[in-house]
Amino acid sequence: MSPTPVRLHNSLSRSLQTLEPITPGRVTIYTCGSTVYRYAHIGNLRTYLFGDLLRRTLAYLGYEVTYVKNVTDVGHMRDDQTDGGEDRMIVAALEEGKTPLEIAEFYTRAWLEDEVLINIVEPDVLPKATDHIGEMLALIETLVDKGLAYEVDGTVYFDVSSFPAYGRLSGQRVNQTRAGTRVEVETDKRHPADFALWKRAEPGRLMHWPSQWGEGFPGWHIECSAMSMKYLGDRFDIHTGGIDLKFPHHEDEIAQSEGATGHRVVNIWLHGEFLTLDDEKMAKSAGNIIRVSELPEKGFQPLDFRYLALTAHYRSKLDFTEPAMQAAASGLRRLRRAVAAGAETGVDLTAEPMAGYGNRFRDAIADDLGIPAALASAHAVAGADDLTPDQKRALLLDFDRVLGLSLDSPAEGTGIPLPAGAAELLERRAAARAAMDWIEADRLRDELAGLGVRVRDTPEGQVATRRS
RNA sequence: GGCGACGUGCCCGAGUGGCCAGGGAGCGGUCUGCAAAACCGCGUACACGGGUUCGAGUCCCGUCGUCGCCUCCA
Repeated sequence: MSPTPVRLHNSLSRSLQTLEPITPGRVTIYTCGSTVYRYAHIGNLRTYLFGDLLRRTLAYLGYEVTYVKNVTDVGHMRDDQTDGGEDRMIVAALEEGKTPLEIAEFYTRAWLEDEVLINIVEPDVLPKATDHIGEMLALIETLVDKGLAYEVDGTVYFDVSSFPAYGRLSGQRVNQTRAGTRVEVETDKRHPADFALWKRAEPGRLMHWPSQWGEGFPGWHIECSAMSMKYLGDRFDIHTGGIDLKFPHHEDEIAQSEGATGHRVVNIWLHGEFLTLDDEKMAKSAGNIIRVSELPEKGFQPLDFRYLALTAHYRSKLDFTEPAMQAAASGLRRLRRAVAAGAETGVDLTAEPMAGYGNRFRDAIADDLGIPAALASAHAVAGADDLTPDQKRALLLDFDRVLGLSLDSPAEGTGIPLPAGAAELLERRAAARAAMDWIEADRLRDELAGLGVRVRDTPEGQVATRRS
């Protein structure tokens, strides 16, 4: 069966277009990953969630997906400085004698652990920048040979004027931007918009590598050109990243890759919008970051956050608030209850009325990743009056291949042990209920509530769940 | 200064000219010892001002407001 056609919003053309894979039936995707010298926060994670939803959607629709997500582990620390607001933890680690690579490994692990908590499927390839210095140097050499880059005193710059298409992605015109408003202009450049492919390592620089231009380290953008083409070839289907990477990062990446190959490399560029907190971008510098691992202490499960992210389209900003998270947690619980109410049976999803619901879901995700609409279709299933509980379960678990909400896990209180003493109170309450001593039963329920345990009475008896 | 996005009901958020999100919260009801859950029902929107059209939340112009990028930010 051939894959379902998908429409996506290409940042390059600023319009929806139908995905036409370079190799029919196969899709190659590259996502700009995290910088691993600090913890990833839920704003960062929203973007990786978007990439996860993209690859899950394409796989669901019948494509064979190759997904590459890189790790930016080229650090720019020096052993004699802490300027520029370097993370205190970085400074402390350096003082302890840790190497930049060890620090990067620590934060890489933390990032990937957070991704696991929100059911992000690991990529097929997770390349690290520091493992690809050779590929970067080869690419830079090609650019120099082609006359698209020039070297000044150990630093190599890309010559923007040699690449007419520069600015096509971002709409920026080179002579209108405010280069050097904050950072002092590097006067070696021929043009302020020229950007570094390779930088000379000054004394004190901790990470540096030998090159034909002397000891140095790569510019930020070249790593993605080198790694994406190494693993996906010099023509691949989709490149994703956060909206903030559009300029200059992706603009520069296009200039490098297309300059070196002489042809288009990426067919579709996809950019995800920000997660905000009080309508402000979540960023370390703004001091408003939240990590996935901090959600439980706020009374939420990590997957509540995944649900929240699914309620907004990837090209829309999403504001993270307490009430929004409460709503997300409630919505997720509703879907899980619907799944739990059904049993595992051989439901034929291609038969009506299941196929109708399946088509609605499929149409939603195939239309520029309409996950919010797809989520609505999941709720339509949960509340449908023409489906049996078993059919609902089968449909929702099928949808969950894309949604990734672990809908088959217990509806609440997931694996959280009950506090000490709760078991005894529950036993006493069961006895009170058997004796129809309602006053004592209600008193014990209040007492349990004081311990953070909620009790529900069902035909099968009491069900205790942990929730504040 | 340049580039870009956005303003939808109590909240979050879909909306691709005519019909429609969805979730949460609230209110009323059914059911259950009570509560919870589930189910049924109810309400409140398209920032503002013009325009195009038989018809505008959706298209065009303007105003106001918010946010992002131009800083090795997702």
